[in-house]
Amino acid sequence: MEERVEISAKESCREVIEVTDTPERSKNTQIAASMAKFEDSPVFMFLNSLSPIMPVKSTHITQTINPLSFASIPSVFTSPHVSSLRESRFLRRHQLSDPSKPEFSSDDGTIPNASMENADATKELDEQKESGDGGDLAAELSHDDCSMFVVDFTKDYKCASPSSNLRPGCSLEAKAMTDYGCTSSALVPPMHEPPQRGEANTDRVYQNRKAASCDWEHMVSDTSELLVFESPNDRDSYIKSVDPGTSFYTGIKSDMQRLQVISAVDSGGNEAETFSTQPGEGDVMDNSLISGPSLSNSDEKMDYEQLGFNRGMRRRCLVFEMGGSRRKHLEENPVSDSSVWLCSDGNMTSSDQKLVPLNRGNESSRRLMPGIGLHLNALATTPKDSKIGNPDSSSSARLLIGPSSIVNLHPSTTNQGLLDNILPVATSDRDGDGMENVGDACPPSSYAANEEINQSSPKKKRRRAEQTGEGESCKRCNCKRSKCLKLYCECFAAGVYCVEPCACIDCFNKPIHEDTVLATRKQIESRNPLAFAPKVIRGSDSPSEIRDNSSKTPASARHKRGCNCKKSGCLKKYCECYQGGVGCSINCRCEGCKNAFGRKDGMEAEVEEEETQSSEMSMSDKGLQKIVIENDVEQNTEEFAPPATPLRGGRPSAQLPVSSKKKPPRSSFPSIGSSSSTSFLPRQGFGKSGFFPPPPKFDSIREDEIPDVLQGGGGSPNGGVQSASPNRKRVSPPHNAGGMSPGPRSSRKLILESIPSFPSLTRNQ
DNA sequence: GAGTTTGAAACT
DNA sequence: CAGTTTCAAACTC
Repeated sequence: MEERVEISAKESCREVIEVTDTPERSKNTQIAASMAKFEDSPVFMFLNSLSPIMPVKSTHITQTINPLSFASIPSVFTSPHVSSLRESRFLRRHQLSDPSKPEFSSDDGTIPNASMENADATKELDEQKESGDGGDLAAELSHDDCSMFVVDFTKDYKCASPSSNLRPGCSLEAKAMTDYGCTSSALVPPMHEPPQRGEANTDRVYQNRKAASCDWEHMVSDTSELLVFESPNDRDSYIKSVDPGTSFYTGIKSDMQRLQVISAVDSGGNEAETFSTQPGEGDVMDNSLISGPSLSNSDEKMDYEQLGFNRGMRRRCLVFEMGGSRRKHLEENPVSDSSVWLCSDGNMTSSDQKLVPLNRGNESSRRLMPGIGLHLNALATTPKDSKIGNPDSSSSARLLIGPSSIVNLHPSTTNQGLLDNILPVATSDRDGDGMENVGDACPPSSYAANEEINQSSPKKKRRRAEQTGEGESCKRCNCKRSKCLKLYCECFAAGVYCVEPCACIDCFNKPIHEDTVLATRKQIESRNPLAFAPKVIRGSDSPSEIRDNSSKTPASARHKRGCNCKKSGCLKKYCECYQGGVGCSINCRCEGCKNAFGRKDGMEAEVEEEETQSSEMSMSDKGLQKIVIENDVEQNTEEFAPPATPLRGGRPSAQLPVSSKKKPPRSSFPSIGSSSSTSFLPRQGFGKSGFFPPPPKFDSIREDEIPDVLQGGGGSPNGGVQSASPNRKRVSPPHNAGGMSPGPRSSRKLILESIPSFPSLTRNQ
């Protein structure tokens, strides 16, 4: 036994040493030879003394990792970031970016080849980075209860050329943040930890951390594939196991500082995000990450295309933390930052821009910004156009972290389905409206968005948007008296800042008023924790989850609170149920309900099929919410077109039986379906009658996916506290946690344990 | 595009 | 907690 161990150790040693130049390590003869040499060497002895090395399986780990096998994933997300996230819930709007214009690129403009395709390579890179950056990050993680490292497979790292920007003097941490945080976010440092480094850019570093933390979620999402390293040893072994031929391991050690990170976010062939620090630039994050435009070059463009943009994959993120940090930064440095925001079209926008752009798939930059905190509602609007069927939509995914927050997921590649299912997010809507955003939301660089301008012709803009079909994807409000700080405001309600296309007057729902917005939001949430929660919940098929009549039908999706329609017969968009594309339920107090999606009395047309998807969400007692992202292949497929809107993406509800083609006369329907292909067409019911309800406007989320908190009142009479009347606030405490029965599902689930979105519910962290 | 209707949100 | 007011979207003309 002992001998065996020794041999293993030797083997390990050999691997470490040879890793660089001899990928082939399987040969016994070589082993024997090398062993003989090393056995007596001091180095060997030293290595041998290092107990943890467990070479035995190391070599194959990489290849064999099965995402599914990580049952313990949840533990990974201990929600180190909770606090920060909490604040960041309010999202900045994303903007679409033109896929053709890469926002981020490496300095040299090169992009890893086939980055998307090669998940393994990505892994290796990640690993290497981790190992290289090592210490600090690991330590930090441990401190934060992040005991595990998560590797985002979707991301590719690229070894920077000598020209890489990282300054040698930069601390590893800073580098790590830069590298990981923004792009690939393999490691997430504690967000709450204030900058301690003496470096001039500590702030930025800190911000980067935030960003990184956000990415943390990204990582999760990305994949369906996660690697969790419990200990450094594991990582090491993993590294060793990685293809030795790559020589990364050694390369990293030797040239760690040169690493330039390129994250091919969508490793699966999805768009890749690449971003790198700019040469010689100390502040990597703000400038390089956010201002993608400067980075772009022809090469990049090509790369992006190669990476999968062509496929239409795109990702969108809400800029949250970054937004906040950025905002601060802007405030501090209005001038310098002014041009930072990128429009989807690649134009720079003034700092004042309401939205933080960066939605387009190509926009890796968004990734930089943590998507957490995006309110589901934000996604709600559906894009209209959505280039349906556009693969793009799939590329980005968002995780719901809490009732109100969402984590952006990077599509990982292979699991587009997951992404699609999970969060079709804004992507598609962006597409649709993305175009719009590009124009509207992202004014030319010279243009500074301002209210005055916005106010100029609110309706006009809106109409235009609607007519163009772009509109819904992006929330646009027309508030005149609420200052966009009340739920009356769609933007605010959706958790996004107002943008240029908004026609609001005296708007405070802008990044520059972030504090006010957050405060107001908190206030509202204090009143009604579910105020910002998705209004529509898609019922689960699981028998155990059927709670009321409405849920029994295929159209199990339902409005959380129910409507109170008196005159519209629930046949107009005045009705939130109808608007949300769901049938009325017992929760509704409507009169003369004729909801095409399903009447309160149970006459509802059966519209949806939700069987395939599954997702669960559980909350911890302390309010931590675990989000389960389910990667459901089926959804990805035709049946479920990715939700057009960002929110939608998040919400599978997109599955509403609406066909994009059958949109109501008013394009205003947000369209989930629009973005998607006809796949949304109902299989039953409407199809017969020829009536297709409009796509849901509201964000919907699968019931499973919803935090228990939200579900509490939800459509289940049985379940938690339910408000008797629509007017009642549903504040029911989480119940049933863990009670959800997943039911048979083919999909893979990721459970993200994250920050509680509702302050009131949040206790720890 | 102006005006009306509607029902959610907010307020009392 | 019911009733009322406010609000902005949805809708109509």
